Amino acid sequence: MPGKPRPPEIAFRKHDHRRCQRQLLSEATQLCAERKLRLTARRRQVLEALLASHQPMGAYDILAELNQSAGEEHVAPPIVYRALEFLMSEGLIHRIESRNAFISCVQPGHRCGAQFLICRDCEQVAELEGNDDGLLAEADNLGFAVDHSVVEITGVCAECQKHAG
Amino acid sequence: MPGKPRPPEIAFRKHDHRRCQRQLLSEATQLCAERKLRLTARRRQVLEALLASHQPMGAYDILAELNQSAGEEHVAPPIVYRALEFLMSEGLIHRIESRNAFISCVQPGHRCGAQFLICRDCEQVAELEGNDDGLLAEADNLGFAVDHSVVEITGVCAECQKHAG
DNA sequence: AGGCATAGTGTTATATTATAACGTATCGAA
DNA sequence: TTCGATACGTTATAATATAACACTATGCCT
Repeated sequence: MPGKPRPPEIAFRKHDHRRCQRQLLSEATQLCAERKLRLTARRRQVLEALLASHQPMGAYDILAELNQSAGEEHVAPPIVYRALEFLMSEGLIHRIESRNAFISCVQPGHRCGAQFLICRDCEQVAELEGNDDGLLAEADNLGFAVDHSVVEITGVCAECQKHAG
Repeated sequence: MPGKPRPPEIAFRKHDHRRCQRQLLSEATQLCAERKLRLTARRRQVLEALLASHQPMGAYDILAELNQSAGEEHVAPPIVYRALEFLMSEGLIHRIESRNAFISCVQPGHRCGAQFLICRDCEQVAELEGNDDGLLAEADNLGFAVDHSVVEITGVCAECQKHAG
């Protein structure tokens, strides 16, 4: 149903974040169990870093967090990138291409692409639910077999427009 | 008119490329004149590099081309990035975020975002005309003031599906 | 024309993001 | 318990992008 309005997810909405975080982590755990995949300590660490905010984080931000909480141990980039790759392949996180950043997914497990509204004032990112049906249908009409879609809309969110006057 | 089908542009179509190239360059020249902007030698060089193919090129690919054709002179990255920035701000080229690459625009001057179909087999990129109206309307409904939209759909084009199947 | 402000260019250095390559450890199945 | 596959750790380096500052060309005003 292409025309049906969908609610923006999470970031531009108030919610019980602690609870939300636990919820998503447990969904991820369950999903990996179902798929017979290993949500190892490393992968969980990286996912948790992303869940802690609903905001996008650069790979090196995540790296820094791991190294913070890690005491002596030194974590190097490939470790983070590998975990990110796994989490993306399972639809637990997304990459925000226009920011070179990563963000936890609000509908874990749907491996299809997502759509994002990115506020350039407050830097918050909202993930919209569902697909961009119109466009996907169009690609289909052209005989193009869609793999993955990236939709990132930058602008100013309602809240920041108010504050800006 | 959201539902109206639009033709894919250029890359997946046969066309007289030499002519197309001249045409786009002349449109760019005219557009800069109208806007009282300077399409300097450097900027033109970079635009020409992108027009020479309708394919995406990395900034360093362009840099390499300039250095090829430049004889002794050594061109450094900032020169290319500055020209790219100018060309993007005037809607003469686009950035393909998911590839860290740049591509000439087929509708020069429209500073709104474009949509791309990217074939992962043949690496060709087709720019669709018009806007992704449905999605932009949706953002608007949410009170989000859109600046710029990035739409990049990866998959396999009709041609490559034939050859593979 | 001369002088000035601005925009554009050139150059060096460096930041940021991402991956290659290779060895070691761990896990789960036979 | 051994084997194959998957994940991890480490070092080095590739690829992409920008900061900072000096110099040059251009357009504009008088």
